[in-house]
Amino acid sequence: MTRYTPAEIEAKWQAAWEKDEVFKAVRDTSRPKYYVLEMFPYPSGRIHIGHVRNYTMGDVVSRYKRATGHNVLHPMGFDAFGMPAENAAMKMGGHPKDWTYSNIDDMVTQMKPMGFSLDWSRMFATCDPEYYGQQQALFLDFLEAGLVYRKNAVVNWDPVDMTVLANEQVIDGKGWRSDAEVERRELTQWFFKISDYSDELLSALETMDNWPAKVRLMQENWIGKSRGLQFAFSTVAQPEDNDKISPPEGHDRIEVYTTRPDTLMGASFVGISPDHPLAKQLERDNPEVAAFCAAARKGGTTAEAIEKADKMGFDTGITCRHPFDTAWELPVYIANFILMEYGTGAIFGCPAHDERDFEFATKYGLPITSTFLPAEDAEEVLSKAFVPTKSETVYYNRGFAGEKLQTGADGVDAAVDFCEANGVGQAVTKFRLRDWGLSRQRYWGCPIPVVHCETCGVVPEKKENLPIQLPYDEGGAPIDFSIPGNPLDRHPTWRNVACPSCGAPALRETDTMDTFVDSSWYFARFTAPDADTPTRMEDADYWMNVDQYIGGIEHAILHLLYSRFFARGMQITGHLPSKSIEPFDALFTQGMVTHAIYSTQDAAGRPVYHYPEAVELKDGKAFLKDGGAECQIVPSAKMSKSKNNVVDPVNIIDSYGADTARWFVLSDSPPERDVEWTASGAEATFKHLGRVFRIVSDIAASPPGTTADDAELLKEMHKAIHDVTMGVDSFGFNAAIAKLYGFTSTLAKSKAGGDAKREAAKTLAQLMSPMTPHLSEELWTMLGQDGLITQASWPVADPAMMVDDTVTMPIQINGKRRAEISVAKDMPKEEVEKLALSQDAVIRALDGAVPKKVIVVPGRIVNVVV
RNA sequence: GCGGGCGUGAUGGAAUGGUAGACAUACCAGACUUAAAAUCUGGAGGGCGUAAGCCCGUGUGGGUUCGAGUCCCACCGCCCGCACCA
Repeated sequence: MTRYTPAEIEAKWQAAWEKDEVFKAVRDTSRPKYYVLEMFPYPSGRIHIGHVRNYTMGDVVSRYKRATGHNVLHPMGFDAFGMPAENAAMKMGGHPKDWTYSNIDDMVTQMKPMGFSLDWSRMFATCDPEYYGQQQALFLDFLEAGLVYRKNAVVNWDPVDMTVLANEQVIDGKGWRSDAEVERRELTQWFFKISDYSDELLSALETMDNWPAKVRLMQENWIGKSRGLQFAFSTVAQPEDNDKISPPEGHDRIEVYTTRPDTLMGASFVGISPDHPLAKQLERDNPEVAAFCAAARKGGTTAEAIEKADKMGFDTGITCRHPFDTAWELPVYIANFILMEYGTGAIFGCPAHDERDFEFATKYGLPITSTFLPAEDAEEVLSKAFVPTKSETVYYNRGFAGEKLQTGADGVDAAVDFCEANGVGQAVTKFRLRDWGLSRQRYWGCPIPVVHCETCGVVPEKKENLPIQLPYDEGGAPIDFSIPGNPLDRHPTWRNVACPSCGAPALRETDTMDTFVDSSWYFARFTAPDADTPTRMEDADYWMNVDQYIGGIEHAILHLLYSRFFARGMQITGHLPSKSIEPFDALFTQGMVTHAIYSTQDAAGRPVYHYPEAVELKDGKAFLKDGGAECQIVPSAKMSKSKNNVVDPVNIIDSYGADTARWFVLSDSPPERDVEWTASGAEATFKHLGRVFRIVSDIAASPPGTTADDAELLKEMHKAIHDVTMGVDSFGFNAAIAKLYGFTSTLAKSKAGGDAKREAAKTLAQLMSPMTPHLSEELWTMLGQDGLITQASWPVADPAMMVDDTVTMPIQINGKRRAEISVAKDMPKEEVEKLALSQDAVIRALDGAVPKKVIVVPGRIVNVVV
């Protein structure tokens, strides 16, 4: 008998698959297509065990669909632009391009031995000019269709690195790399008009039944639809001798938006953003205001930075009139907590019913008036804001003393209607979702294909000039990435071009695109990676949509929302068929692979982390192999280089082979949950695969024949087909694997004849093949089957073969199990009842009591009620 | 603060409202072996009992049901997302 040697087996079958190009996807309208895609990796240089789990899941689906007659597209590529490449160049010298492509080579080399059923011929990286050139073409089409525009926007600006930072890159108000205080700066940037699609992106979520509810909810919250009232306060022109200030010209109204018009009579001030046009006007006129606005703008725009910031206000001296009581004047404050980007950049402050306004009013001594109490109690001192539900009864205390406004279920709706009816503002729907700023002041990204001409303005590049390639050198010399700022900006020649419109000397745009643009349409490009347009319609029409998309929950909002927007844009610009308005039919978000952290403490009490190989496990405790000191164990932690708990798939393949790694990452936990990598688990998987190998090779060598046990084995086989198919079909991989363990034991112990055993072994190999394709091919050959198991049809369970003739039924008395009987499956209820009541244990437990009722659930249970 | 999810043996986890703990790890015992490894067989939620068996048991407390890990209500704990969003 030969031994299970994964290194030999895996290389052999991978070569066989490659030779026959079994995973090459070719358009074939005679077969149903199936497009399975895993979120493509960033080329960091190393494959992570988390990648292995992600791609294994996709591979199981891919192989299963192929076996059930589908024409499968299963591609792989690299999300290759982005800051890490530039950071590597800054730190270690070299060029982002060389770093990236060398990493891609390394990662492909690491991925290939996993035996994924990928069509490698379709591979691309987003930094390939062939890809980003098409992305530039898309950009131009989007521009023409009005889906992209330029505007001023407030951004996080790092004054040392001289670049815009994403919110995630701002830590404690400081640049993550430079440690410099981040400024809020207004810059002219390119934006995608995603907010135009807010309502549609929101309502379509309801139809996306095969997406996790959690992701749909997260997107719903992110889009953030709200209904409210928009209305204007009129500002008050003051007489000369007044200590109040008249509003500057052109500012006789302040528009505000509110979702709580039912609290309008509790207003005590009007607040405007430091970026509000009125604030800016005052800033120009008054240095005091300018100083305040500058201070208020300081600090990042991250949630964290905002949370820590104190409420700051500046009384402008301007007042405005309450719309329901023109004698009632409210002071106008500039306040740091009001965002210009949301609503109108101005609010009415209602301290009694808003925590934030309460804090502000307390600090600046503004009145706090409840609108939810009868007029005589309204001035009652509140210790904190009372935030009413949206259907509470509303009293309009001032001007409408004691009058109950609310009539229907929703006080807000009633208030909106009331205000509209009285000529105060109109109902407005607002969204939290803002337009997607795509400009980045970085080198390693897709150049934005426009030219700035002194006479023509912003001119789109001509399509025949695409791709606009990134320069590799800087006027013959290597680009110096250690200088802060964008190398494209200071490049001696790259910027200089002829205006595509008038031909005069002009300057190329030096901003590049956010890398999320790259990943917003790569799934469409995979349908025709060689096309000389972004997509080729006949291929897109055949392969789209992605039938199953698999990736991490961390992309629940940005990537998945941007892609949904892009699919719409690509449809409008004729690059995707109309059915692809939602590009991902089904989405699955998988959990992480975690690993225990082992640590001891040094003399100063700081933790010292140890590699798993340096630790010996005994009775659930961990001891250092060197010295024997006991370690602290943190189970199930996210893998992190600094904690020394990273598992390298390459090492696992070397020790156990790819099939072991594939089986293990699917086996222990449900795929949506985290799975903990354990050495003992990997070892056990390897042993199990070795056992399967032995069992099947024994069976292959056994003589033919039949025995009385054949039927029983075949029944178990059909049950296994049924259960494993169900599991694989519904992302129940762990359950499918549990069933396969059970079926393997059944097969090993069966006394069935050689023929039945061979049949069962063949089926076992097939059922395992999506998870352990190499081993399965070997078993297939061992059992004398022709061709590749990879190309064999999936076994079909015969329901007639799975039926048990007799069933074991527990008998309960008042819900407690007291006995069990074995009966024919189709025994009539009355007979089952009679038999149950005649059992010794039942008679004993009843102790002479007469049953009130006997419930018989055929094939399941008998419950006797006393 | 708002929104969502989850609590089951030592551990990861199974259970269309119908025998809770499948399967796996760790553990224990036995076989084989001079021995170890490998392999094979078996055990195992807790308590009482020689045993048959009985009692308890899915975070806590209630409820619905012949029957609840599963459905409903309240509470406790943990995890995730969002957040000066007007």
